[in-house]
Amino acid sequence: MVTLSEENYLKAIYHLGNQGGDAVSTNAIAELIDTKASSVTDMIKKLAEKELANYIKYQGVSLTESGRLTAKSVIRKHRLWETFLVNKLNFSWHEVHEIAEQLEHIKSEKLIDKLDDFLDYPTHDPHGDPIPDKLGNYTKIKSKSILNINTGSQGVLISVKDSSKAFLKYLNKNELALGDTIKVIDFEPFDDSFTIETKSKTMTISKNVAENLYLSI
Amino acid sequence: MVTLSEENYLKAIYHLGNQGGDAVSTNAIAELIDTKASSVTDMIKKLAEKELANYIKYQGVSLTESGRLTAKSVIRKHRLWETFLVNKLNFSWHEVHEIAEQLEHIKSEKLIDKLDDFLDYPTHDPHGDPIPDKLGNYTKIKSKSILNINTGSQGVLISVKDSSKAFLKYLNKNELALGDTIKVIDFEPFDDSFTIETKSKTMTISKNVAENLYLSI
DNA sequence: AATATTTTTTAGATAAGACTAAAAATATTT
DNA sequence: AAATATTTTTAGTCTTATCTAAAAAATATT
Repeated sequence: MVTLSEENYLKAIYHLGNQGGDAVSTNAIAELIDTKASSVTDMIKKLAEKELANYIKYQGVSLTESGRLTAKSVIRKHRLWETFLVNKLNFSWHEVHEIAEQLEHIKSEKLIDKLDDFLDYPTHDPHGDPIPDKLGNYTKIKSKSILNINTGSQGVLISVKDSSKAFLKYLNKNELALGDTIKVIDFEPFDDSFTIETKSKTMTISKNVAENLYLSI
Repeated sequence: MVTLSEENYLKAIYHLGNQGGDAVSTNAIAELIDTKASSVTDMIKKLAEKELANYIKYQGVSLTESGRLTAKSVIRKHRLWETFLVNKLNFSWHEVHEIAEQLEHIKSEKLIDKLDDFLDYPTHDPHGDPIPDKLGNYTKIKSKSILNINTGSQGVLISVKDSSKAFLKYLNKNELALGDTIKVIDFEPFDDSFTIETKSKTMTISKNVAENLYLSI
């Protein structure tokens, strides 16, 4: 039995460690989940005890195969619930994260299977992130941040890296949504801003925004 | 902020104490939620501290208005989620209780409002129990246990008192469902059994079953 | 009314998960 | 390479919710 807290740590290690494979530092985990490093050390020991993580003192943690599967299962639940909230309950994409953080810990295999079916087996959540299947497999659509796209090229906005409320609200305000076709018109070296063109308008975005928008390639 | 555990105690007191109004004994709570009496005493003190319950040593607990509202809000969530699981995810009514026990503690007012809307403002859950509205109000359909219905009378099965898996499975096996019209044909004093008639068949039920079936009157 | 039984409370302990402060190990500077 | 700074771990404390065992109060029985 994996506790709620353990699930959150597994998720953090997975996200920080390049799918859980690379070793992650204690401090990085502490910062991500907003706790103290000493609490992280305690929990890491417990995860290692349960063979969910590999841990060598002073050298960071990585996930075992079992830990990785558990992490992916939690992420699967999180993304399915977000999809439910947006597609069925008409939440806006910036409102769903906190609620999904709670729902992802509900324990029932059958519930998730049925939810998956109810939603018609979605492959991506409302932020464009891939939803792992029952076995933990998923396919990431090939994409590049606008930061790394040549002027003159275009693509479909398929995901956003930053899923914070502030950023999603910015996108809503500026009528940018997943699925939009975006063309990169110009790059201004002075302030690293980009000019982009959508069906409806042309606008300038900061470097900060550009690096968080991923276009299909 | 009310914790998950506190919510469970409030629910227990509400159910045991005639809508939370009557004083409830420590032992009764302990038995219902499967803990020790000493744990109950501890928690009751905390609830009284938070002005969710009225407590006088050795004389049981009752809920304050605030405690009662919180209890009803948890019950509302529980029953809405059960309705969701059965009506939207196609769960059978005997499978949903444990899952709803978890879902009822998810904290988001907006989520419940939207769920309520998505389900078309149901007034009763899959077991026939009334769903309180946002303000805690609900209307109980007038009903009587088959135990107290005269031979020859009939009514619609509107709720079941026992919601245990075993009992619900028994009803499934015998094709008895909410909404069925049932006529009480005969009572056998020797073993307190009843003969009942539905559209499709005539059958005999034990006293134990009869007291758990409620017909509209 | 006195005794026995049951119920409830108190006192003290435990486990999970977090914290602070100090010690130990590793990294970075000079 | 020594000194300094940063990161990580340890040791000890706190809170929440539980438990056991014993004491106190209420109820039941003779």
